[in-house]
Amino acid sequence: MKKHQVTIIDIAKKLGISKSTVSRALTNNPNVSPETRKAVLEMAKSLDYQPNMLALSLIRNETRLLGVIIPDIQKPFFAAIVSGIQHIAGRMGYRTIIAQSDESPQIEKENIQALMLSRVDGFLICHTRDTRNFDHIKTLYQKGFPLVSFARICQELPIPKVVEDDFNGLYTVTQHLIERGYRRIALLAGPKHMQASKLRQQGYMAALRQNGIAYDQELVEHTRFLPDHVSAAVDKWLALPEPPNAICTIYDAGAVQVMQLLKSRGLRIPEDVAVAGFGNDPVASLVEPGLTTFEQRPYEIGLLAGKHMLDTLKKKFTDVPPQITICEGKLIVRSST
Amino acid sequence: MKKHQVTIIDIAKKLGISKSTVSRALTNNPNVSPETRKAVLEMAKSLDYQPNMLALSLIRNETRLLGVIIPDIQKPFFAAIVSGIQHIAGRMGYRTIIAQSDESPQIEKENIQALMLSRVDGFLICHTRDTRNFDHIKTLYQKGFPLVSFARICQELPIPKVVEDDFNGLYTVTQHLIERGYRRIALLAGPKHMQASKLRQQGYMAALRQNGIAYDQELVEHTRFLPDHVSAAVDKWLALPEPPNAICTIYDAGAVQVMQLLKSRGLRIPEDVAVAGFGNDPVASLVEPGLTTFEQRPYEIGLLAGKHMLDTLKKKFTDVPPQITICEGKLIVRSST
DNA sequence: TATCTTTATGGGAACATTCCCGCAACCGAT
DNA sequence: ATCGGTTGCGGGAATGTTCCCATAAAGATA
Repeated sequence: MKKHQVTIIDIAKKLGISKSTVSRALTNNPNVSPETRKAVLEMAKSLDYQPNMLALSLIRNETRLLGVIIPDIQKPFFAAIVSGIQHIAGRMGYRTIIAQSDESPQIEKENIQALMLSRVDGFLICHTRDTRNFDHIKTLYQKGFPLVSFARICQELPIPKVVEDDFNGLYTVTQHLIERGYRRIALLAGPKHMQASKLRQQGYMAALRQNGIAYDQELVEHTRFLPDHVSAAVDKWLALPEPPNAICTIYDAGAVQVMQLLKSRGLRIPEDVAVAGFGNDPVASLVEPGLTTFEQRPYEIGLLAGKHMLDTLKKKFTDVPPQITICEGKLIVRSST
Repeated sequence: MKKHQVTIIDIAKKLGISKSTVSRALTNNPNVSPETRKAVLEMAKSLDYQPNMLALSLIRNETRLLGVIIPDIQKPFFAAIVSGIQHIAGRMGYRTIIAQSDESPQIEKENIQALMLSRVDGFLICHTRDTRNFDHIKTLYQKGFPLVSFARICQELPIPKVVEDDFNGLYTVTQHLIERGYRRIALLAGPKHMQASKLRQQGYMAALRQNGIAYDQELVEHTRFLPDHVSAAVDKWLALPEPPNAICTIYDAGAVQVMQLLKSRGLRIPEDVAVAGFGNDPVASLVEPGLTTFEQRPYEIGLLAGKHMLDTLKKKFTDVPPQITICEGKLIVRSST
């Protein structure tokens, strides 16, 4: 049973003064006599007064709440990003409401709608793997909501974006495989329309080109990050007349699955086939052999995205053209290559 | 730049009617003529009216926001719980604000304070491993906030609690080890004051007792879930005149670390030492050999905790006898035993 | 026709807070 | 003694919404 919350009017009545004076005393307004202030503060303490932020939010039209839209909090990558966002936002007095889209563009849209009604002060958004229509984001933009796009970004709007080191990541991984002597390198990519997937593939292709290795379309397979797609790709590659002797993927979970598939067929890693991933997920160091991968630092991505949001809210960068921030990573060599 | 939000007064002015009528039309109040309702609805649509929930929250003294206090969203266990809470709460129109304590009792306290000011409708709380003083929770309870305690629970209050199958989990794991012929079984436990740790240890001891195996205090080590504590424990055990031939832990991450330590000393698992965990974390199936463990279903814990909270919120004035709900699990046998 | 009920609407209070404005009282200076 | 300025405080508006009450017109019953 929730009790009546103590208000400044209660304090005012008890002391026989007006609510204006109580408000002044509580907000450190100079126009209050020291004695009155002391009395108010003591009364507030003894009644256990808690200011009602709702009333304040209504007046200021500001909730100090941030909406964070992610596909799935159970993926370590997103959990780390959320953690970064929360830590930097919390320091500035902002709370975050997390909403999961479960990789459904429809739910993504509904969540944004709901958070808009909750009057969050801004949105930090990572789209589903299938989001192709950005009308709901454009609506937010037109309404003037501060927006930050991260990881799976919306390119169609001039808003701050924070992404992984996509191109460089797969360029470096591929370069590393080539240096280790692998020549027939397959790539497990993501959805074709996804910017991150495109860039990673471009990094892969750039490394091949630079080393005079012909691009073989048969060695590149696109997935929607689903297990079935991965095994289909591996099946296809191993059935080729000249199968790959190295497989790199644009996400670690895929690489881990590739390793399991290869092992179940009795192939040795890296002697028969080398495997490399992208992300340096916690699993990468736990599987055997350890997975060579490109480290991305999702916690830092969260920090950067949060920083952009706070800057926007402070109106620091109103006229600065919104830029794309790349969160740099580095190659982590383990025994899978 | 954020624009002026359209209000019911704007609609009223445009149509030359009162805000009361607009409100009625929008809330499906029967006392509005069909023509007026139609006009209001159309005007609302054309002006892109969004109701201001802040004003409503102020009146109803209800935000439809839930506060979730967890130690660390990056732990898969907590991420899954959060996911469960969000899914069930979202279905009932509740949003959740997640706050991480980073295992600091002080931050836990501050977060609760902050969420109280944000006027959340209730709290779902999992304490830090070091929380021993529950005064901040008692304050919430006295103020009448609906509370649910999960995983690392507060026993000092008559509130709904959801926990893992602690006793039974370690009882089953230990029983399994004994059946496989292991007799000298060590236990890596948690902080002594933690209820979950106590119960799991009791399960372990019950299984030993039932099989006529003497309890050896040297084989039980308490940790604060920190890597250093784990290696110290393993060091101590291996230095014993008669070292254990099986090690079970009350958390999977500890078991994985134990496995790594054993392997680095050239010991084979399970031939030299068997290892078992608790939790069935994602890592359990990825390490080699696969980790035998007791499955706990954190997503279900989240669902149950959320359900308790929603029930409490629905029957605002009737106290439901607070019960402790055990989320049952089952043994998962892999090759580590 | 007179009275009673229904229907559609408007006006205001309420929620908790801040902020602007006005009004005394007091002080120092002319 | 009067003037201008400060100080401390109260009253009210404003934020956006719902809900209660009043009021008018319309319809129903005697």
